[in-house]
Amino acid sequence: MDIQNTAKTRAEVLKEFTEVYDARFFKALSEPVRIQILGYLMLQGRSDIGSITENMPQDRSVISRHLNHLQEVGILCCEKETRHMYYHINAQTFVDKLELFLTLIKKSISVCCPPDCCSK
Amino acid sequence: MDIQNTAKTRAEVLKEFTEVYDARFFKALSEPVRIQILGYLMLQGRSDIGSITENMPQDRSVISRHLNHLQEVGILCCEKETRHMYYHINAQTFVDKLELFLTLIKKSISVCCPPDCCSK
DNA sequence: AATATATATGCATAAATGTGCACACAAACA
DNA sequence: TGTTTGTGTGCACATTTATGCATATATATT
Repeated sequence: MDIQNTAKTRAEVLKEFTEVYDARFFKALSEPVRIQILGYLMLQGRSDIGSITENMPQDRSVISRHLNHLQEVGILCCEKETRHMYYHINAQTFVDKLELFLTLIKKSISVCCPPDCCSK
Repeated sequence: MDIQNTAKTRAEVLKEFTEVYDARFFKALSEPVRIQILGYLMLQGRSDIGSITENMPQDRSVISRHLNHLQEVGILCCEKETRHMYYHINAQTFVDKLELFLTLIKKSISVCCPPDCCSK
């Protein structure tokens, strides 16, 4: 029963992993400019597009699109106030997504990888 | 002292975050084909390039490069055995990197973001 | 030694993505 | 109402990245 169950578990865990996986989420985190924006929001907290752009070499439209991307994948959220668009880190969703991914990775790895496999 | 210390902490945490951040790591995770390869290794465990390629539509050379990318950022490791190159998940490094990133994100967020900021 | 097998790499090409300009739109202000 | 301010979007362009073919290299097999 062991091999059979293990194989089943692997397939099930992989299925869950595949369903949860969102390429755009990691794509959002793979762009240095977007990480700089994230860093700015960590330092300054809730800010509007103009303030963020003042601290970046890129064009306002570029920053606007990056912010939109980060919002679409749940890393930021935004509220329109008068004529300003304020962005801030969506802490709950951001951390939840990372933790879920990490949990599934750990589950998957525990059934497929021997410990101390890469000793060097 | 509170504001002063908080500001200092933010800058320090951000510095650590920036130093640790590796765009190539997240770029590796942002490509669906690489995730499929990762999924295959989760299911099958240690495999050589030929076996992996048999289960993917892409050319052998493409898979080879993806595997190399995943290895360079610490997600996989490889050993040459006879004339086969075997790859497997570098569980320790992979999980460590994700956990470190998550820890730094949590630290940063805790000093910049109000709880329940995105209620919707 | 000649051949077959497994992988790596140079190269060209196609697709995806980042960038900035010009302009549209919407809201505040005079 | 006309003007200023803040942001979104269409477009063209440059860069990056993924892809596959052809070929090189290295190892096993005969």
